[in-house]
Amino acid sequence: MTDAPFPLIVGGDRGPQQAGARPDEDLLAGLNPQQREAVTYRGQALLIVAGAGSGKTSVLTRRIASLLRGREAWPSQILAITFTNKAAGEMRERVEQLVGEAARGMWISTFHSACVRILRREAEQFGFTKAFTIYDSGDSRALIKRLVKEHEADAYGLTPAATQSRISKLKNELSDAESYARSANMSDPAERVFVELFAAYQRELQRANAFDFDDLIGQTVFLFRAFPHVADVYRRRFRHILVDEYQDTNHAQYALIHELTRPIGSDAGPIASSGGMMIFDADPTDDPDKAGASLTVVGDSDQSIYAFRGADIRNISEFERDYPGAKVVLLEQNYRSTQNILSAANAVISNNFDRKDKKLWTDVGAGEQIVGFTGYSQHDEAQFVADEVEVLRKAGIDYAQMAVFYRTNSQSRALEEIFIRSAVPYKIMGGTKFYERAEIKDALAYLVAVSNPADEMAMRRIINRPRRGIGDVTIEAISRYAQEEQITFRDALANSSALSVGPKIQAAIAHLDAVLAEASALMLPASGELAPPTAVAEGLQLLLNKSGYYDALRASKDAQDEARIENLDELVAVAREFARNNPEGTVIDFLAEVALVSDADDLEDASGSVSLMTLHTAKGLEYDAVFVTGVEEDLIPHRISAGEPGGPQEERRLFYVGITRARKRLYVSLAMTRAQFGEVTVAMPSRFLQEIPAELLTWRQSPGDVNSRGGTQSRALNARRGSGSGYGGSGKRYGDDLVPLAKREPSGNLERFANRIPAKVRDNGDMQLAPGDRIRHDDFGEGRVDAVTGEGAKRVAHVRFDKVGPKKLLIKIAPIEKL
DNA sequence: TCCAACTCATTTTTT
DNA sequence: ATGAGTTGGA
Repeated sequence: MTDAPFPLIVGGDRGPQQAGARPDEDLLAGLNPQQREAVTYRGQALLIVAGAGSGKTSVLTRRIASLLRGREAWPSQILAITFTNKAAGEMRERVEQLVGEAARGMWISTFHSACVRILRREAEQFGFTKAFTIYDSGDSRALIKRLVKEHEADAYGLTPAATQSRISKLKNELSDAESYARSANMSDPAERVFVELFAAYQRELQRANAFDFDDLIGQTVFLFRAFPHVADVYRRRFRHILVDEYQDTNHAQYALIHELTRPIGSDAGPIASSGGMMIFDADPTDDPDKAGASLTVVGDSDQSIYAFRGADIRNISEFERDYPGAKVVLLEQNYRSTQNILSAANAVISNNFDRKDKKLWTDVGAGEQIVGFTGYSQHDEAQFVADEVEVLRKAGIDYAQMAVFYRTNSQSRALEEIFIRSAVPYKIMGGTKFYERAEIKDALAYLVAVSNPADEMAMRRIINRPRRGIGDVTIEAISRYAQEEQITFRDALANSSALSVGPKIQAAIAHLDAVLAEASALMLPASGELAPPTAVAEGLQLLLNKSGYYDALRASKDAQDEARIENLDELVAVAREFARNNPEGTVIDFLAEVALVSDADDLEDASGSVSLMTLHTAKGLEYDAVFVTGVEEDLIPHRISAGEPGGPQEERRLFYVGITRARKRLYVSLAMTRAQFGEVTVAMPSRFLQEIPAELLTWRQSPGDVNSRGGTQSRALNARRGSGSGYGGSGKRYGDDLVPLAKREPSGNLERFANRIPAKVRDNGDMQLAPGDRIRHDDFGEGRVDAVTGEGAKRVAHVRFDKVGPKKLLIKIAPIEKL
């Protein structure tokens, strides 16, 4: 298409091929017959129904490699779509391993990234510029919030959150305000206001030269439909389209794929052929040169967990209807988990009635029992997880091979607290996003202000950050002036003297204008000239310095502001890193990457730590040992799901996804009480627990144990006593460093136990410990320091306690004293 | 315009 | 419990 011509030779630098042998023989090595079929089948449409752990990534990457090696496709003719950037990165890496350099020209990306690339090229076709901004959900919420206020829509029960989610749902169905209005009941004033909001929101986006996440897909579809000749460019280019996690595509994504796989020229009208002559084609499907791209989709309806955001399971269940003559390949053999884990997963998922029966199986044997545990509180539960992690570690499983899953992000807090205390290295995947921090958003808004001056939201965000004495009154004055003069908010700043504001504020505005202009000159050189790779990082620093942003933070006495400076430094480092990876990347590219890449995506970082994440984030990953925590009613299934059609079933699939991530060991745990909104509520075991066949599950401490024997006593008094009833009969499983809890919490009661984690963490300051020192620990008694590792606040003492054996303690906060 | 004290809602999942 | 948002006084 518009970029470099296709290379003439594919993978020219790969080793010589053996004559006679299938060029892809090595690609088929070790595959079962179904997998082979999935790699080698050639046709218009292929659906690979891939159960969890059935080697689908392997199949997909080999299929791509085989297309390339057989010279059936140039790399640039391949478009592979994944759901996350992480998955895209992994796939690229694995294809690279198979075909080397040839992997370069391929598009392996998420739906959103692919659409950004297309929109960048075509934005001018329909009233946007190349420099468009991408609004993440926070940005669009902020915009909607302003509009809700302006339209006084809360009077009609239209909160920003509700409005945002409705608009998003509609966009995923490819509706716009107009088409929605046609079907809506417009005699309802609330509906009228909503339509008005929707239209206003869209107008504002256009005016700001911005797309929200949903628009990236939806507007690309719109573009293809409105400009068939543009669509044809991409149809001609992408001859092989592969889509992973097809069960999680929504209607807009489905439509996008559909548009891309249509026959070339199928929208009629004149089309410029590659030879430059005009072609009118009535029925292009007969012409093999015009055939639509071949489509491969991979999915598993049992792992559909995004219906809540518009994923339509029918996209996969009706694939054969959509693509007549499609080939379907089933992959049921599982190469990941033990049979016990798979049997549990099969049993659970079989409770979903409207599914095609599918049973995962393996030939690696039964494996370990699944372990269950019931804690008194979420902290108790977390302690169990932390202890067990250490046991597994001693048994030779690397931290990086263990993961803890939970339903909601808020559950991570208790786990974190205990992990810190127990000195278990962990990494939270996803969670509170780096890029959602206020200071990061501010910094990015500065960059947006430079790269996309039409984006008034960004301007409004930074205009008084740091404080310049510019409040609502002044902002409105600027806005009015801009409107009168028919210029952008950004350009209005250049004429601060024309605004009727005080001299001090005038000066502040003029200064901001000058800083933005300077950064602009640095990052966006005028005439086609390329900015140096360092421009983004330098421009960012310039903005932060000269705007006074850094100074304001440094002058502050708020301790948090110190951390903010560090975060900004890290953002600058990210910009440098970006320049290294994308020497020609502009500030616009940088912003797009930042908007689309969540920090859950930097996968390699998890080395050496236990991974903590939500069940949703866990999809597509696998670990030797998996802890599914908080398996309680109202959590999984989540209470909100009860009201939604298909909700409980989706929750079950989510649980299923969690279970099937485990290779060797699976733990399910819950707590009897859980603190929520600062209140302690009693939790009930999840219905899904009963769906796991009893013979597969060993309770270390069952919900019954906790209820009938627990009373007001804590686990400390009656559990882990080794031979106690209902307790698997062995304290040994906890390893030699098992802490006899009776000693640890002599006067423990439930209240104390539940709140064992003090609100304020104690601080030993910089207590110096050296090997040989003797210490006393509040819970563990006396012991001797073997070694000290780590630095600063993270120094860890390895202590051999007289009574309870070796333990690792975080020196800064452990309840210890030097003797 | 800024800041402190106060109220209130938040907790489903993500590009 | 916590954070965001609002209100009223300086």
